[in-house]
Amino acid sequence: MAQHKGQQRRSSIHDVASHAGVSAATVSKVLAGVTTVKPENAQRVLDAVERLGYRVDPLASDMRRAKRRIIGAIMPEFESEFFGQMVTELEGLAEQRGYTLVAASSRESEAREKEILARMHDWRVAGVVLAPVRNEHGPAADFMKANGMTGVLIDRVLSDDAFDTVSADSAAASAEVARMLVGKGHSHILVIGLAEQAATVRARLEGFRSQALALNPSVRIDVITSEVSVEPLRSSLRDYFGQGERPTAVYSLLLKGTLVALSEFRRRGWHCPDDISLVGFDDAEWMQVTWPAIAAVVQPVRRIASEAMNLLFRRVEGAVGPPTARLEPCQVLERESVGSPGSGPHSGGGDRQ
Amino acid sequence: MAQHKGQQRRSSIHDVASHAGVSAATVSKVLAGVTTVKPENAQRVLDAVERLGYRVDPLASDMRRAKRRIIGAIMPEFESEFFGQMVTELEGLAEQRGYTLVAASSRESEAREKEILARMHDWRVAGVVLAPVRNEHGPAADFMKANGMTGVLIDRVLSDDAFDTVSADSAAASAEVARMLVGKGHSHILVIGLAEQAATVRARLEGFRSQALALNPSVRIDVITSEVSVEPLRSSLRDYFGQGERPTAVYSLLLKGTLVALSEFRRRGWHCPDDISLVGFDDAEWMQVTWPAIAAVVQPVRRIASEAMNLLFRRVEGAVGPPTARLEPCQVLERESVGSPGSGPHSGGGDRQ
DNA sequence: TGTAACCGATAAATCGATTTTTCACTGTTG
DNA sequence: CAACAGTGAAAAATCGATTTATCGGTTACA
Repeated sequence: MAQHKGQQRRSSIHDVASHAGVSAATVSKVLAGVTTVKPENAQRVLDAVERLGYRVDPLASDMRRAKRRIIGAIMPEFESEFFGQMVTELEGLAEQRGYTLVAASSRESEAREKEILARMHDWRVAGVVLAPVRNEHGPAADFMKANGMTGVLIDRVLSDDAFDTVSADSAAASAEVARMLVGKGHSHILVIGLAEQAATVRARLEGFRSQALALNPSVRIDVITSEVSVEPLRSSLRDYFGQGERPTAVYSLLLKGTLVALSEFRRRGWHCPDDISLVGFDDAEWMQVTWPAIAAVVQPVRRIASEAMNLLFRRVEGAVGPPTARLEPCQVLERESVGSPGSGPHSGGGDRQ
Repeated sequence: MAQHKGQQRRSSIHDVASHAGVSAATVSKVLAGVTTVKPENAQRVLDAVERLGYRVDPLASDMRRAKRRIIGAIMPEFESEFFGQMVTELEGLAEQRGYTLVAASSRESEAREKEILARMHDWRVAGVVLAPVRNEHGPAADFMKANGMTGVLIDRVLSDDAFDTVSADSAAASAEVARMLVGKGHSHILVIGLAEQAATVRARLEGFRSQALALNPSVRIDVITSEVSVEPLRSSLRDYFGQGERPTAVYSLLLKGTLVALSEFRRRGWHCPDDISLVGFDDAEWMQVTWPAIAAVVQPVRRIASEAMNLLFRRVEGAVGPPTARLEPCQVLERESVGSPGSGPHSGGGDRQ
C-alpha cells in the first residue's frame, strides 16, 4: 500500500518541446538563456515548463560534458566537529555554483581513500577536495596526478608540486601556544600527538618548540607520539606519568589527544589548571562547558573551505600556473585550563576546585 | 604548469569493443555476466578491459534506468557525532550495494530540506534516507509522497502512514533513566528539551514521566523547553535556577541541552553529582573524560542505519505493503554524574530530599 | 549580380552505456 | 530438401539533454 502512486515518469525536454510547439533544441536554448530565440517562442517554452513542472535532469545534462557538475569530497572521518563543519561548508559552496557534492569518508585508511577516488574518477567529477589521511604524498594524490584529475588538498598537508593546498597555519598557532605557556612561566611542557599525520604534526611541533626555546632556552619539552592509533598514545602517557614525570603543562596536537590527556588527568585526580595546564589543538563545543573550560586552537574551517573551493573552481575553469599553498590563520582561545605553574591551591586530587 | 597532463579522455565501451573485435553490446553483456557469450570472445573482452583499464561510467550506465543507483541522505546537521556516524554508516551500506550516497545537510531548516529533496528528485535517486528537522509531518515528507519518491524516515520520527520509519526507542530509554533517577531517591527532577522536534521529544518526556510517576507518585517533574533554538533554553534555565528552584537531578532530552545544563551548573559552581545529578540523551566521546563523566543514553546508530537501508532497498526493489515503524533499543550508561540526592560531601543549598 | 552574413529554428549527432531487435548461420527434423 | 529451432553476435533504439550542422529566406556589401 505504501508509496505506490505518483510513479508517473517525469516530463522530459521533448514533452516541453511538443507542448510549446517547438523543438527540443529551442527549449534547451531558452533554458540556457540564449538570446536568439523569438520572444514569443521563449514565452511559450516557459509556459510549458511551468505547466509541466519541468526540471532539467542533471544526469542527462552532464552526459556530454567531459567534466560533470559534481565535486567529490573525501574526508578522513565525519564524526568530528571539524570535518562535519567542513562538509557542511563545502556542500553549501558547491551548491551555490550549481554543483552537487558527493562526500565520502576514507575512515582513516589510505587504501580506502584511493578506492573512493577511483570511483569518483569513474563519475568524471569536475574536481575533488581531498583531506588526505596522512599527507600530500599518499597514494591518493598520486592517483589524482596519474589520471589528470583536478583537485585541492586540505588540512593535513603543507604544500604540493601538483595541487593547490589549503590548511590551517598550525606552526604559527603552535608558536602562539608556546608564547602563552612559556609566558606564564611553564618550563616543563609535554607535547603529545600522532606522528602519522606527518606534515602538519611536524609543523605544529616545530612551531611550538622553536618559539618556546626562543623565549626560554632552558625550557624542557618532552614529546610523546604514537604512530598509528590513539590507544598506544594513552598507554605511553600513562607510563610517562607513572615514571613520576610531572610537566606543568600539556599541549595536545590533536583533538583525541586532548581527550586522552583529560582522561589521564582524571584517572590520577589531577585538576586543571591547579595541578597541570592543558591546551589542545582543535576546538570543540564541549570544551567551553567542561570544568574547567579547555584552552584550544580554533581552526578557520569556513575560510579553509571557501579558499579550497575558490582554488578548485579556478582550476576547473582551466586556470593554469604553479600550485599555491595557503595557510589560514588560527585563533588561540585561552581558557581556564591554562594557569601558571604552582599558582593553584594545589592539594592532591580528590573533588575540589 | 599544474595538472595539465593526463587529460586523455577515458576509454569507453566502444574502445573496448573495437580492441576486442566485438560490438559494444557484447562488451556490456560480458561485464553484466550474461552467459550467452562465447568464452573465447568473453576472454578477449576481459583482456581488452584489462589492457585499457576500462571502468563503466556510472552516469552513462544510469541513463536509461528510471531509478538511478544513487541514494540521497538528508540530515539536519553534520557537526554532531550522531549524524556524523550516521552518514558514515549510510555511505558504507550504500557502497556495499553498488550505490553512491549523496548526503546533504538541511541545517535544521525545513525549507532547505525540501529544496534538497527537490534536487535529489531531479537526480532521480532510487531512494532517500531523510532525518527530518522536525518530525514525519513536515513539507519534505509531503513532497516525497506527492512525487512518488521512495524513502525512509529516521531519527526524529515515530511512525508514518506512507514511509517506513526507524528511530531510537526514546520512550523506553527515558523510562530507564527514570528508574535510575527515582531509584536513587530523586524526587524533584528537571527535564529540559527542545519542543520543535515534537515527535521524539514528546516520546522521551512521556516515557520518563510515566515511569517516574509509576515508581513514585509524589515525584515532582519540572519541564523546561524552548521552541526554536537552544539559547532561549539557556536563559529559561538561568531564570529557573535564579528563582531558587533546586531539583536534585536534571535529565536533558538532547545533547545541546546537556551542554547548556553543564555550563549553567558551572556558572553557579555546582558540582555533579554532589550538588545535582545529570543525565543526557545522546552520548558523545568527551562525556567519559569530563570530570565527572556524564551519564548518557546511547543511540544505536549502526542499527538505525542498517535497518533504514534494509527497509529502503526492500522498497527500491519493489516491495509493497504497509509501512513499518521500527524502534531500536538504546543503552543507558550510568556514569559518575548521577548520584543520590544529598549524599555528596559538599551539599550546597538546603534542598529538600 | 553574386557572395556573405544573419535570422530563427529544426534535424541530427553526440555523450556512454543498456536493451531490444534483427540477422546470419548451424544443425535438426519431417 | 525445405521448414524450423537454436546460437551468438551485430545493429539499432533508447535514456534526456546539449551542441553542431543545416535550412530557407532576407538583407548587406563588394
